[in-house]
Amino acid sequence: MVVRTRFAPSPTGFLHIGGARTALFNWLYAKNRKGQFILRIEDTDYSRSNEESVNAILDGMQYLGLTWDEGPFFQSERLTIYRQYSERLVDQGKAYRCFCTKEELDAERARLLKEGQKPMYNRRCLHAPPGGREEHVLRFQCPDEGETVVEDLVKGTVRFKNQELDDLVIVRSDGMPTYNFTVVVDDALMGITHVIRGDDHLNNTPRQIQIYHALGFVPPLFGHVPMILGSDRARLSKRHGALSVTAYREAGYLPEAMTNYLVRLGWSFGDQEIFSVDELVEKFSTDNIGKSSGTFNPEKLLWVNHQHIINSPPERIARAALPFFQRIGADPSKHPRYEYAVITLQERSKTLAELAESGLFYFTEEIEMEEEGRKKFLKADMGPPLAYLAEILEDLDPFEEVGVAGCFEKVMKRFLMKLGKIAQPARVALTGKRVSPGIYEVIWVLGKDVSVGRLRRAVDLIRLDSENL
RNA sequence: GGUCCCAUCGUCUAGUCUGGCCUAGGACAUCGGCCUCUCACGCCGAAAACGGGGGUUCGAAUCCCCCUGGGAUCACCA
Repeated sequence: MVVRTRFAPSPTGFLHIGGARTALFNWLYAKNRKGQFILRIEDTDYSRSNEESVNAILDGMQYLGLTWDEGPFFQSERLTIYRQYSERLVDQGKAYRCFCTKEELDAERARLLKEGQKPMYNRRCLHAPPGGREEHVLRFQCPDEGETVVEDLVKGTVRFKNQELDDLVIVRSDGMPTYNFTVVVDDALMGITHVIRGDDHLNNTPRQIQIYHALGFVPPLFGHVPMILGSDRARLSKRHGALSVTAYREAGYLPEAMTNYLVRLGWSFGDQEIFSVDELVEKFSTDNIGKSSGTFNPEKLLWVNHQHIINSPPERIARAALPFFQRIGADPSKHPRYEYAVITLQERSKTLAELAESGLFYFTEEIEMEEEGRKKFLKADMGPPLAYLAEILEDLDPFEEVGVAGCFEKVMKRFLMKLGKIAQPARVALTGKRVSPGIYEVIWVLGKDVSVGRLRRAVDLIRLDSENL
């Protein structure tokens, strides 16, 4: 059997963390089983849907690399199909017109609630519809005996008594079909074999199964994955940090790190924490999806991103980091040793934004000098050693990292200094900061001219300072 | 409130199905230390959990029941 899964968001906002994870699970399952993944936009709620959201969702999926094999399909373009099926249900006596007004329904609901009963539709229009009214909805007539069983891929067997379910609206008074109806028609018609979605849908599943049966369709397999909660155990919201996946792209998170973290939140493979996308595809299964809800932990996501930055080939990181450099006014793309610079930055950068920030000194003409670093390390006695370092670096040929180390040896020997004593001032002179990659590699990446120039500028600075005293 | 789901370190989790190998393992974060030209990486170590109560059993984190707690859902939203 060819597996077909889908992601069916409603376009009422951007692609958020929870939706992305649902999409990811479906995508992984399809890929793992060599099946197809379908994208469908559920935009039957006209008043809440908008095109901007559609684009935002597509954008988020592209960032994560969740490619779809079919679609996107839009429910708003399939209205005649739904009409066909809803009319069939009416003809077969499985759905009926309901003329109750919203006010009547609300009042009835309030009355039942007040009397401590459950608010279910009383089927007035099934038995004795009020005459003289035009406006109506269509209700699906639920069986009121027996039970509907969901054999869930993650939750196991879940039973619902049919008498707990009331007759739900499948077509609104304006003729628009509702979610529980369209989702069934589409999943059936699109040949979806596995529906993996948030467990907030578990309660809808028995009614959907009934609609499948009423329509003569075979229900797919369902897998209801636990939701992601925020740090306060409440449903994830803006308060818990960025929600949109593209916000993480802007912040410098690698898509493979996002997918790694997201899938690992609720799914596990022994003790393994770091997975490539290919590994995920290979190892993913609904068997080891956890049953309990998880809490979104931005700090672990940051660590996962860090791991992926460290483990990626430098050329990949170099390419991914380029926009982040450009954003802060540098263009390292033409720099002969850009990739080598990236290597020196990888293990100390948790995000691409951070990487660009801390590597900016490699690619700017003028470096900004940290006041504290200058005060602490560029003192009068450092003038001669730095001047000497500049001098021997200038004579170094070939200009290679080992040779650079040798130059430091010479300075240490001549001035009887430990490496720490000379390295820190050199670091400030060359990078403007007290924190940087290893000093030899910094010098090598910077090249002879820039290194010597910056060292001499620092020497001048020191002289100026001492003259002013 | 009804219905449904869930319950192992602060967090993500392994172990639960197929009881004994669990004095409960890993990871993030935290705290100590090592390495060291700074920062990081890396390494070593510490602290940290089976929600409670009953059963079943020679033996329960694991099976059963109750309680408690958390979550979801009860729309002419999806």
